[in-house]
Amino acid sequence: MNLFSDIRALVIDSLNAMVAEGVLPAGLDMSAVAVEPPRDAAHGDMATNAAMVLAKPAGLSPRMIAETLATRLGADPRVLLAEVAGPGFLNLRLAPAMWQGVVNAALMEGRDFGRSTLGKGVKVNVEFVSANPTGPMHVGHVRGAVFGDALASLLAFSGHEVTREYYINDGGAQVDVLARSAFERYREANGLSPEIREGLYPGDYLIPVGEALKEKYGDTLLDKGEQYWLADVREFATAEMMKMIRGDLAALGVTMDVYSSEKALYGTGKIESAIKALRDMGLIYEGTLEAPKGKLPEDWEEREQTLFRSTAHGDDVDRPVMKSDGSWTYFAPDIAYHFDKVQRGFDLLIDVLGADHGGYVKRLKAVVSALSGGRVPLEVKLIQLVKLWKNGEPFKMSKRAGTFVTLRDVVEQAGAEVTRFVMLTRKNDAPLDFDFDKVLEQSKDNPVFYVQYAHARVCSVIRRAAEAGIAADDATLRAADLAQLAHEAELSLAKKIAEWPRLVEIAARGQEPHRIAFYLYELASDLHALWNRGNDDASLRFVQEGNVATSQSKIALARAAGVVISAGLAILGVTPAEEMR
RNA sequence: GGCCCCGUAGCUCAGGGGAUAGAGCGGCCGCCUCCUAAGCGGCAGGUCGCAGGUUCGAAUCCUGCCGGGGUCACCA
Repeated sequence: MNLFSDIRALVIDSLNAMVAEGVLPAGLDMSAVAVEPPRDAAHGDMATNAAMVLAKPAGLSPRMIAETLATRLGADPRVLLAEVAGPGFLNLRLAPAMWQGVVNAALMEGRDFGRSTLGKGVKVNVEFVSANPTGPMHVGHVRGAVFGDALASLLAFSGHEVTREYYINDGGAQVDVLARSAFERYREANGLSPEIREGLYPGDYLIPVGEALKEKYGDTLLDKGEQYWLADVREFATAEMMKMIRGDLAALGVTMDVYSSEKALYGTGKIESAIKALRDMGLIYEGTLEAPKGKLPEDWEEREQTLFRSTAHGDDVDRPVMKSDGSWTYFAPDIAYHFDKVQRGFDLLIDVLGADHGGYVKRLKAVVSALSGGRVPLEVKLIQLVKLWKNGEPFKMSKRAGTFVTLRDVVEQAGAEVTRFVMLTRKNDAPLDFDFDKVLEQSKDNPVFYVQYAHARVCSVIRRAAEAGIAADDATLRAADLAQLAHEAELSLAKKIAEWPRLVEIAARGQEPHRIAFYLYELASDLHALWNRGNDDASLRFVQEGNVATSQSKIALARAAGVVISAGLAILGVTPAEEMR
């Protein structure tokens, strides 16, 4: 149930009736007609811009349209009052029964309240994390992982068919480095001293890999040349790293549906056929690129390369797909990978990338545009950096100094759920401060705590009711008589609850899971406010000793708020708290 | 130099065509014989970076500047 879309439908019906009556001309475009909560509650419950939007195309004064519309809307039993205001706004005040209905709907639909069919029939692929399989995940990956996962949940909640996907970069030189690093640990496991040369991965996490290699190969590789063992060790170590990464993701509460391998694109003709598809469109050619303006790379030299004409699809310059030695650039398998995603029938591709990949966006969009014939949009969500704080100071990370923070460190110190919520309290393209002290603080400075506290209070009310002998299970609350839920303070909370389905749609359309977090904070704030009103005015307490029916209507309201908090937290991947400790 | 992102209260940030621009923190003043004060209410604080343009209406869209960050061909 979405009260805003219901009322918008009523407005559109009324406008159509006015067209039928000849008050408005036929053929008006009504797509810009909106029904929204006004900024100022004094203006009513909902406002529509219909008169102002239609005035010009209809050739009528906004005032005249608004007044005729107001008369019509005012006749509907759902509308208490419709009045024209300002330049032609139409402010609506709805009957209390509408808000009571929202409370009941939240209880009836439970965690499905707010679920929509917005994305019905739309297959979406969300590719995120895609960390190189060369070591454990670090903080830099965490935000992208949390964002991608929450976005996927949000889209699923709005009716999309969602696939969560991880692209394993196991095809480049970095996995050779991994193999060599693991080999040194293998030598170490065999009692030799490892030579972790400059450029190899020094991390301890490869020690067990070295031991596992010894387990598998004994000492048989020790005297062999690299060409003998590299491929096997690479495959073994990569698999071990992916095991570790899956474990890291699981610790964060993230589960992928599909893992795709870059390496699997090589030697299978996939890259060649993707490039051929582009070549057939005349988008591949041999040529030289102009030197970039401004600071030149020191070793710049003009050379002929195989290029993708990405400028034909909105890019600034064409991009090389093949190195001068004839091997593919990183871009080539990426072309094949995105081609593969298009061929798997997705209607929308989303890539979640670090902000440092900003320069890569246009060429990816160009590829997808070309290879899907413009059918499949690619959205790239760039994730800005996370700045860590500890003891009031920025926490510097350095791989060399060994002070880089792993995902496990963060999860162990802050907890997976707190981490998830805090990472989602900022939009993806804004930098985020993550303060280890703050996120664990139990106060309203800490949004996770604040929202959890609100939910715990709802649970507390229900426990209290039980102690007072008042039935307050969901089945009872669904049948509660909500007619007495009429106080302005109570309806105000119900109105916030009514916004939830609309908010979910807006968040899903904009692919902005942070809106969920902000909404939950506001909802929690409204609940805390009502709770405190109970301090001054005993009649506003949820539990009214000795008055079962009244208590149940008030508890139903609280429970409805709790249900929405649960639903919202579920999208963010956070479990609601039953009580605070 | 090109491209991308950002610029809103002292600080950290929401809002991204609609009415008098919001929240938290910080500052000041209040609220517990009462469901968790881990909370709530109020006050103070703004030329929404600047200048044009589009529009009935611009913090929001467009253009150009200014400031900050990112990124820029045989790395992935």
